[in-house]
Amino acid sequence: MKDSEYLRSGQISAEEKEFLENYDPDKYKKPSVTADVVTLTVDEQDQLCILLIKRGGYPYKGKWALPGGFMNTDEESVTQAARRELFEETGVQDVSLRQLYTFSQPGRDPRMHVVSVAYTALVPKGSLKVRAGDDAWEAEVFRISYDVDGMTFQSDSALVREEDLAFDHAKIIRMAIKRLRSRIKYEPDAFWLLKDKKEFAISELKVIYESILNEKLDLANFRKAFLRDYVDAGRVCSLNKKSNAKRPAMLYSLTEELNEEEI
Amino acid sequence: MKDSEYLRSGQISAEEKEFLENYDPDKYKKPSVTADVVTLTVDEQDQLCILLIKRGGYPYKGKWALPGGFMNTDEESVTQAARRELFEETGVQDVSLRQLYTFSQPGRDPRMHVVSVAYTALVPKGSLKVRAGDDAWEAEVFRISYDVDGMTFQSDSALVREEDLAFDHAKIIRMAIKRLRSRIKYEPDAFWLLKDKKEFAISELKVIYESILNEKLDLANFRKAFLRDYVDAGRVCSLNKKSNAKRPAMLYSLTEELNEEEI
DNA sequence: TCAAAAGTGTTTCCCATACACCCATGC
DNA sequence: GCATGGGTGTATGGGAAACACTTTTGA
Repeated sequence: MKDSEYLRSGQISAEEKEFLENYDPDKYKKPSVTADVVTLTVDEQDQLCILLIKRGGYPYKGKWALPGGFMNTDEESVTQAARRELFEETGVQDVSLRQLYTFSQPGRDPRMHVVSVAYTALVPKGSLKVRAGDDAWEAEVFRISYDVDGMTFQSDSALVREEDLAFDHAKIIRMAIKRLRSRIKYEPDAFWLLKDKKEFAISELKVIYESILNEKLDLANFRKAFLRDYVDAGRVCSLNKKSNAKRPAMLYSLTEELNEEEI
Repeated sequence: MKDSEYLRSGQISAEEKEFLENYDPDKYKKPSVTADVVTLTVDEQDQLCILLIKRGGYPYKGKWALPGGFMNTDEESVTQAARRELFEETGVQDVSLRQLYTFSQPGRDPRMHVVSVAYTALVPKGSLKVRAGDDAWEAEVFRISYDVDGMTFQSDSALVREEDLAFDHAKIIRMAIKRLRSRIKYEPDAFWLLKDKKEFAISELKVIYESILNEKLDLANFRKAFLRDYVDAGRVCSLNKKSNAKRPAMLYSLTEELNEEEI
C-alpha cells in the first residue's frame, strides 16, 4: 500500500520491508464490497422522500433498489465510494453522508458474497433532481408512506411496496428511517434537509421534523427548544432579516459546519 | 452463491440463470474484509477492561492490537467472523456482540486495502480468561484509565499508551467506549457485563454503570430508575432470594432475552 | 378589519436530584 | 451495640407540554 502513514514513518526494519514486499494480498478469498445509499429528502409538499433506481440488469432486473456500487479498491474508502455514486446518479454534492450499518450475510446477493456498507444521505429540500437514466439504470424520487403492513413508495409514475424492493434493501431503509428519527432528538441532522442552511425560518425547520417524525409538533415549544439548543448555544445565529410571508419570520443561519462523521 | 433465498424462490428466468452462471466475481478488484473486536469487561476490582493481543507477525509486530481477523468469504457474515475470532482467542461465547463502525480508509493497513468492520463485545464479569497464546499472538486483559493526553492500558505485566497501539485501533477503542457510554442511558447493554444476568443485586449493576461512566452514582436514584425502566416494565423480575452480604440484597433476574442486534 | 402566521407568556405537571432516614445483618 | 450496606421517603427545582394570548403583516 503505497503512501501509507506507516511506511512513511520510516521505523521499519529491513525484515519487515521484505515481508511487506512479498505479502500476497490474495492469500484469502475476498468478498466484494459495495456502498449502498439511502438518499432522503423532503419535497415541496413537505413529504419525506427517497431516491430509488430501477435495476437495468440482473439480478433483480426491473426491480427498484437503493443506489450504490462497488468501491474502487486501493483508491477510495467506502464513504468516498458512496459519495461518488450519489454524485454520479444525482449530481448533488452538498449532502450529509453518514454510515448506517454494514450488511454481510452470505446469500444476500445471488451473484457472490457482497459486503454492503449502507449510508444515509440527507439532501437539502429541492436540490434532489434526478438525472436522466441510461439503459443501466433509471432513477426516481418516491414519497414514503406507511400502512398496516409496511412502507410504500410513491412517485408520479410508480407505486412500490417494500417487499418489491431488490436485495435486503427494505430492511436497510427501515433501519435508516428509524435511526434518523432517534438521531434528530440529539443531533442537528434535520438542518441538512433545509433548502438553505444559511437562511431559514424556525417554521421551516419544524416542517422538516414533522416530515421525519410523521407527527405534528407545537410551534411554541419547538421554538423554545430551538432557541435553547441552537441559538443560545451559539450553533445558529439570527440574521435580523425578514421573509415575505404573512408576518415576516425571523431568519436564522447555521454558524457551525455540520460535522458529518464523528470518527 | 448457492443456497440463496433469491435462487430458491424459483422466479428466475433462463436468461437470468445464465447471467448468474456466467458472472465473474473477480470483475472488480476487491479489498480484504476483517472483523476487529473491542472486547470490554469489568474486573473484580470493578475496573473497565479491554482485551488486546500482541502481534506476533508483521506489520506492527510486537505491538498491541485489537483481536480480529479475516472473514471466511462465502461461509460467514462479518458478525460471525467476529464471534469466531473472539471465541478462538478467549473461549467465551455468552457475549454481546454489536457492530460499531466500518473503517475503510486506504492505507490503514500497510499490506493492502483492508476494510475492517469493528464490533463491541461485552463479556460478563469474571468470564474473560485469556487463553495461552502461541507464537502468532499473545493476549492480555488491560485496565483502561485516562490521563491528560488520552487512554492508557495497564495489565499486570505491561503498560500501553493509546498511541502505541497498532493500526488505527486507538481510534476504534475511543469510539467504542464513547458509544457504550451513551448507549447505556437507553439500552440494557450494561446487563451483559454482570457476572450473572439471572441473579444479580441492584448494587452490582450500579457498579457496572460506574465503571463505564467513570463516575459515582446515587444508589437511591439508581434504584428508582432501575425499578421504573426494568422491573415495572417487566424486563426484569425479582427473585425474592437474598444474597449473603451485610444486609442481604434483593436479587433480580432478566426475563427478556437481550437482543443483540436491532436489524 | 380580518385572516394567517410569527412570536410571547403562563400554568401545570412530571421527574430527576439530593439527601435524610429507617432496616437487616454480621461481628 | 454498632458498623455496613440495603432500601424507603420526601422536598425541591428545572424543564417539557399544553394552551391562551399578542404582534405583524397582506389582502
